Amino acid sequence: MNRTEIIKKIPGLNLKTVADSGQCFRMTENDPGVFILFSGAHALRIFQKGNLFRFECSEKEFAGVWQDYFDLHTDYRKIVRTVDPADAWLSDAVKQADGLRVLKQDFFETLITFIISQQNNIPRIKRCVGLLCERYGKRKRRSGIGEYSAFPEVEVLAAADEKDLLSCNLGYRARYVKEASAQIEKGEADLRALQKMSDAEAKAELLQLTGVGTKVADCVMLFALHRIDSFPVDTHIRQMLAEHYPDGFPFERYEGFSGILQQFLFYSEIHKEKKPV
DNA sequence: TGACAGGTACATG
DNA sequence: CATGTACCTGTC
Repeated sequence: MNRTEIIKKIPGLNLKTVADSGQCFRMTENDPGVFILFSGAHALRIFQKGNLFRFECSEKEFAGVWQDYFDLHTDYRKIVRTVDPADAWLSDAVKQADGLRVLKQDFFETLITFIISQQNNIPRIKRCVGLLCERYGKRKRRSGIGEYSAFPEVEVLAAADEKDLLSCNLGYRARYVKEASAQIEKGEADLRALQKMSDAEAKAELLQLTGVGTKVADCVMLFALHRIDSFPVDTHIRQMLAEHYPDGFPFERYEGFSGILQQFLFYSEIHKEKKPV
């Protein structure tokens, strides 16, 4: 169980901002600057001090999993520079959410967690997802982290008893979780197939799944398929757009990556109280 | 107490 | 296609 440690200097990554961004539900700061996160069956402990990161994993795992997960190939500073300086609202959001990235998360986990997210708040979503993993996920162990539960397999959730699922406090979403899992198991919205589709085709495919509407589909598109032109509109974003972009958000200016700006805007919305108006 | 939380399914005009 | 309502659960 010898794990190498990877030391990297990464400008433009702030793990705390990522952890508090609401796009992932299994990433926590255990001690100051020390983060533990899970994605699918993977687990990782990372240390951050300024621009310096220590990933507790092998070179192979870093290259095979986490480099993509954190989207380290994309230069976010370049995206930030495209922001219209005259757009004070967006400029401020981008400044406030400095170090935020759009993760490339596990497809099935993203689908299920965002089905759970509907009409729900972040602390409760995290609790539900945690319960789901404990109840249905494989037990695993990793040095530095200890025992943990992987995200449940498709077949397990598809076969789960709906009453059992309810014990994870899913409420009416339990049925959605089970049915969507069963659909995935049958080969609907197959990941490999989705990856070959256009944005519109992939989204249409996702919308076939029970419990998946426009908003959840856009989240899966953005956070799992990395279709960064997907711009999920939830109640926060809707209100923000109405208030600050009464004539419409300038999607044309940010075509091809507007979803990344959505994340900055969303972050600034859910951390509003700390933000000067 | 009732509205609301990162919506969606389902039923109507 | 636009609008309306019920829905688990927890919190303020």
